[in-house]
Amino acid sequence: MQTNHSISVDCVVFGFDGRSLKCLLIKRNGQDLKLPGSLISDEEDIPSAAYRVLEEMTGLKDIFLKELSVFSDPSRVGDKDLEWINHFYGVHTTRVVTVAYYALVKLDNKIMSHIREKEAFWKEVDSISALAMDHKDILNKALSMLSRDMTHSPIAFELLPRKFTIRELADLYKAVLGVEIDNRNFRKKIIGCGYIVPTGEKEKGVAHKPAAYYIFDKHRYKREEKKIRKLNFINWNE
Amino acid sequence: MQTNHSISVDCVVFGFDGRSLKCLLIKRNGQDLKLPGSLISDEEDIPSAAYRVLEEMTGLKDIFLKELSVFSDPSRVGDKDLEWINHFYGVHTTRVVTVAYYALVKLDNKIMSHIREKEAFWKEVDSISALAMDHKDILNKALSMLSRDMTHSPIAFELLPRKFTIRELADLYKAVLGVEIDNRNFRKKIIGCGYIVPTGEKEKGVAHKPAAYYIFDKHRYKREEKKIRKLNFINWNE
DNA sequence: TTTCTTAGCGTATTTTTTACGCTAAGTTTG
DNA sequence: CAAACTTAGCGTAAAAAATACGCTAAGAAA
Repeated sequence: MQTNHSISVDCVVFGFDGRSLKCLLIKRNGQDLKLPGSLISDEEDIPSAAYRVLEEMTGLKDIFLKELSVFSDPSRVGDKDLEWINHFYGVHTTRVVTVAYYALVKLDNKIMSHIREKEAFWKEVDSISALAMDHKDILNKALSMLSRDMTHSPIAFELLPRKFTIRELADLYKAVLGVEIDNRNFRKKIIGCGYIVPTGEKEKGVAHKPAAYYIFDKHRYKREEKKIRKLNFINWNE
Repeated sequence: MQTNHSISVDCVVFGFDGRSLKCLLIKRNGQDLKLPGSLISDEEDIPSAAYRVLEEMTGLKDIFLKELSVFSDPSRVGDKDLEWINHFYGVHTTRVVTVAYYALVKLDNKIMSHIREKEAFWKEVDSISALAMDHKDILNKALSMLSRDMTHSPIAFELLPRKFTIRELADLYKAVLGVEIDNRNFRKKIIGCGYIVPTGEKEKGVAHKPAAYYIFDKHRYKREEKKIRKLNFINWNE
């Protein structure tokens, strides 16, 4: 029953630069691309291991993190990768089961410079063709889960700066979901929800009418959430 | 880094008897109540282990199964439980990380008699107060995930007989989501969706006007699903 | 000064949801 | 055997939400 196996975490870290969705990758041995991850250690639960990896990579502690699923195909880690893991961590493992997470971060200067110090970099999601082990599968699953979650809960704001314009929000949805958005109706929906509030500030130095900055008011959202008990609750096409 | 740990699966198996939501439990040592589960074995991936447990418990191979999440608190299994596990499986584990799943089954005669042969039984979900280890947490998470999933995808039919009445479907939603349902509007919604089709048969021996039986047409659902690309895609209150 | 781009308001139409009246078809009760 | 009771199932009107799209405004660039 008992194998000489290990448990690891792998994190799909998403970022948005205003144009396209990015994913944080690591170059191992200056060659293979992989997701940031780590074996878990004794006395550490798995979410903690994921936060540890994220803090190491980004310098940030307070990051949106959600479990994707477990990847456990006995052959998911090939002999070569296994060798690397055993060498790198100083273990004697024959099988690694990984718990995959996805994380959302705001691409500010702090994180950009922190990442440069690691062997990590941002890569446009659409341009990622192959990754080590089953990390491409993990990325794909993360992408579909992100799309789903962004339509059902207000997590888009985890990818945007604290102050954002409605256009930036729409661009994010267009990039992630690949949908067309009518500027005017989208605006109505956003303003109407009651918890995305204007800061009073405006864009500067743009080659068009400057847009107003908004922030997502978490507390108001919680309040609204409680109020709304949608009766027409069933929607099987989402 | 490397612990003498094991990986297990635990399954929250839900059933619906027309009145309330039930969960399959096992009496261990004729005392403690726990969820059905097992350590995973070599060469077995984790979903396969879950299906193995389910087949053993229910005799069924084709069961709706979905991963919930991983439970990995280093102290989630107490000393006594650990002792039991080591004895039962003949291992020497110091830590068990479990991958939890929830499963949906139709409560027909076949499954009812199969379960009687095991040390298992159905218990009304609302009446379950305490379970071994962190199994109550797992059950709670399964319940909230079930509610979520039942509103977003047509999985209710996994809990109902192949032929069901619209009232039975509504009763299931009332039991799981705890909502009030207007019979007439619910009916309109169900009929209108296009993939819940009447069989032509009717209820017999009920003390009121007999209702028509319907079946869920999976193929039509898939077709509809493709057609519908909801533009008003954002709904953060679900 | 004209052109270009996006911001942002408004309005009319269509679709969806909700509320609720009413008849139908059976069983149970007196 | 009729009256009472229960759920089935159709319909209609009002309210709310989503959609389509016209139009002006504010700035930079040409």
